[in-house]
Amino acid sequence: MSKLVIPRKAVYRLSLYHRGLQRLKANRVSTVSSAALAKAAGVKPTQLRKDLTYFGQFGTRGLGYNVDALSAKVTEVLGHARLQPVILVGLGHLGSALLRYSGFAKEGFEIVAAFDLEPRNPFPEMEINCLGMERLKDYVRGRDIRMAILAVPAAAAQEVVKQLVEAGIQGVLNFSPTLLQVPEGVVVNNVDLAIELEYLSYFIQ
Amino acid sequence: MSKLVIPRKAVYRLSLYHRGLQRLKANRVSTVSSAALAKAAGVKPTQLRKDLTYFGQFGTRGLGYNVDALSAKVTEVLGHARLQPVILVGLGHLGSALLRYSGFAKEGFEIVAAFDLEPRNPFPEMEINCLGMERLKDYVRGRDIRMAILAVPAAAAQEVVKQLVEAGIQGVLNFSPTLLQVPEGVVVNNVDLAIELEYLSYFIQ
DNA sequence: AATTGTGAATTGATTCACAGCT
DNA sequence: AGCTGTGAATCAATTCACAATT
Repeated sequence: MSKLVIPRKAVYRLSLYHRGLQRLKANRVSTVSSAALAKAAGVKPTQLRKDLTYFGQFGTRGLGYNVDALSAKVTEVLGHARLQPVILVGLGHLGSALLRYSGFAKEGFEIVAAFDLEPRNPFPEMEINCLGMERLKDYVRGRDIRMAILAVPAAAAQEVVKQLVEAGIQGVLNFSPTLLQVPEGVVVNNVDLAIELEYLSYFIQ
Repeated sequence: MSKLVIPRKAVYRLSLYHRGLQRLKANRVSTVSSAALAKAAGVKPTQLRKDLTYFGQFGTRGLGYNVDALSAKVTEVLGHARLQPVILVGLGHLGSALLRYSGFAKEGFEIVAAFDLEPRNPFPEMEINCLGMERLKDYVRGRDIRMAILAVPAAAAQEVVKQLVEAGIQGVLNFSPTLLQVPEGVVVNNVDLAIELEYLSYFIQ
């Protein structure tokens, strides 16, 4: 099966549609128009329809889309029918907050363990595995974990990502304001909070 | 003075260049080439040069850019020569973490107060003003604060943003997974953590 | 009548290729 | 010789306009 080419930005929006579809499913809505779903995602109807054409045709003209069918297809395209395990590295303020953030679970991700140099479990009520960095490699290798959330200080980020890659991690969601060097085949997605704030500030002058 | 048109994405990168320039300044580097600065920001040299042309010419051919001069200009274009005051709304896990996140300060933003329904100060050591929502309007109006970081539960986000707008806030950095309705002239920048993770996961199949 | 699907047109962003300075 | 500045070319994403289908 050859991977279809879906524009990067369309992939991003697919996640938004996915979220909208889940909500519709929960509310037992069986059919939705491109106009309605697009509105929920904050995009134009034509854009949604165009986005869907990158991997097929799912609607009924005059009627709209079957929520269950479209939802299943989007889930498949996004490639996480199953719950995806993720590890978190760095248990400072931000890392701790991310660990307790329920939004990841809602989208089908589970933080299965957290790592830090000083791995005391800050939330005994949470039954999360808080481990030392020295156990990272074994843990990741043994469980075929592919994704990591990185929330360590900027100065440590490059060294830690090296360890992650050696352990077999293929995707890193990086919260440290650092440009990470990674080998071919490893994907990094940066979330740079200060830059987002600066970007915002530009548009309110 | 008419505002120049700078492509959205170029503005985002400008913040990255700004960060790189600050570091160079701190290290007493007086001159930098587009190649070096672009590398630090993770972009191509031509892209950096093109980005700069949107608001002028600052380099010396054969030599490079004067760090101080370019830094001053980028600061001016980004529009925050002064420290920008920001308020934070929502003191749950994520909000608390953001409050203590030092990265904002490094880029010239100061969180001057935090608001919540139950405003006990979670960090007495921090000398931050933690106030009840009922005091939001007076606080913001009295100090000409324009930006807010929103980290409240999704269910509350729309109601809270309404209050922010009434108080005079013009820019919102929104961490709740919600599409906010705001009037013309108010800018929202969404940071959707779960979607970022999902986006990442797509590229590691 | 309503709504999808999609080529064509448009808009936006990036990269190239090289002229122009120091 | 080295590096910037930029028009032209390319590539990517969005929107339009409307035919096709139920």
